[in-house]
Amino acid sequence: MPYDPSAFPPFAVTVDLVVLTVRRHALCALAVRRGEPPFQGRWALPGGFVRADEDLAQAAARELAEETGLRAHDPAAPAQDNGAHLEQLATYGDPKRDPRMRVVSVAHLALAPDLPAPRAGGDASNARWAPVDELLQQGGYGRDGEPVAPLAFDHAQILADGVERARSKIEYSSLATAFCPTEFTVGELRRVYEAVWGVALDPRNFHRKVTGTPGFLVPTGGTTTRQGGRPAQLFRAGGATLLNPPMLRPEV
Amino acid sequence: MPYDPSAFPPFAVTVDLVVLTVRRHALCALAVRRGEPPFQGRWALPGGFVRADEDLAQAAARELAEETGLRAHDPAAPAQDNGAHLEQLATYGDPKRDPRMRVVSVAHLALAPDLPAPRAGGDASNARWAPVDELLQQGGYGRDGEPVAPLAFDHAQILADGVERARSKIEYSSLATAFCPTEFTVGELRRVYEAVWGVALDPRNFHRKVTGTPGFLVPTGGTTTRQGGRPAQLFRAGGATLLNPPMLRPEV
DNA sequence: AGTGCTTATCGTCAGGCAGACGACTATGAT
DNA sequence: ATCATAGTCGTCTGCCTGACGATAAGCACT
Repeated sequence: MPYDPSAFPPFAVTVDLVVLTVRRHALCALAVRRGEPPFQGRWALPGGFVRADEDLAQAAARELAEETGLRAHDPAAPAQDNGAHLEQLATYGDPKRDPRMRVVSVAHLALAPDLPAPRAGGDASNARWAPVDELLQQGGYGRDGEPVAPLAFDHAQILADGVERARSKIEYSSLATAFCPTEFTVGELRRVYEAVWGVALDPRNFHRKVTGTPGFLVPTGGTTTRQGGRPAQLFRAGGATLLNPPMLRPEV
Repeated sequence: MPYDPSAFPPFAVTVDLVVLTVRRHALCALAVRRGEPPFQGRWALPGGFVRADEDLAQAAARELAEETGLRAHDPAAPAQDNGAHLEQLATYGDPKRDPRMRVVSVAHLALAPDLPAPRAGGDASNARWAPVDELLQQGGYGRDGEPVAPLAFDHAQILADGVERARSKIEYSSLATAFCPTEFTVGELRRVYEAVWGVALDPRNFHRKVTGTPGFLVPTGGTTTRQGGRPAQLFRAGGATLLNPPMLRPEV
């Protein structure tokens, strides 16, 4: 059949971001409050339209920078540049997911170290880091006792998918270091795993495992006592991206 | 800012399919010959526009049925219904990936047992199963000595991503059974792993591993000699989807 | 200075699993 | 009958993990 521009329906394409970080021993996601209908006043994932001349990854990186100020870590870049990890997550295109029109959203997953307070267009009250447990619980009450409204659109599903991706990916990759500052201790890395998985890990076995995996951690020579207790060695992320054998998430 | 329908550029949204199967000990993908420009006469992945009222998964299932006659396996369905496995792979949206217009393609991955010859609109010469090695080699020569033109658009990248997804996913899931008929032997399943990974596996250790993993295989009671040699027990895929501990892909 | 608390780090031991590989079994082909 | 082919069961060894004891080195008290 010949090419016919009227043969396909027009879509709007957006990128939505699941930006995760670890704060106060809890896995948190960036949420923004919607200023207009639909879902006005509800919390949602940050995102926006893909521009006419933009690649999907570029659009996601632009949105990430606008919301958090983070540069995206170029996946091809070999060295640690302290940018956030950014990868495509999945695409959501239910015809009814946006009541206004047909929107296909390409969700991306970003992992970032603990950041200062977020800013969404300079208005702090419209953006916050919220524990993912709180964002995902349906019809419950938050820690402040206020009722929790579910996220706008299908963003609860997107967030759940992003969290699951992060939980599984730190098993077999060095991605957990994306939650840490440039230099970090073994204990800090362990607390990342504990927060993301929601479990307690044995400090001794964890130490043996991560220091024994070639290319995972590179000692910087320095030490720190910022966690209290005995001074701990500082490490930087090594070049390895795949962990073989993987970290094992405890059963049940 | 208020809602402005003119604030976003229109996109065309397509689904492209990476349909994999194992034929004659080789991992093969379904390719169709393009009948019109651009890339007229070149091989490409099957795919098409998403319709106005269709979900992405529905569109992918429809395209799969049109090209192969296969029903998609509902991911929520508990029992084996002999449908093909279908899952979303990734989304490709480079502004220049289609010279005609701005197209975002949501690629899907389908895994199917060995099928009779494909049919694309009834014309067999326009669709074929080709070994993925052949489709992915650049500027070489196929097994018949003819020069191999690379796949149309960015389909080589999409195919490579799909193959990599399949290779890694059969490690930690029971997905390799999707390449097998309803009833199959341990040796047939092993040949699937060998074809997808391109390695030789020890039959004895493989047998111990798959029969020892709870929920992976369910014996049907029957036996077959269709592979020659001693009769082999027939199995059906068990309910387990995640293998823990995983199958290990041999190093190097 | 000493005591106690905290975190980091090293070591030991037993159990489980994977790779290497020997041995035996049950068919069809010659 | 003999051979070739594939399937199935065992054994052994080394590695990794989970459980957990023991020691080290800071800080905050008194």
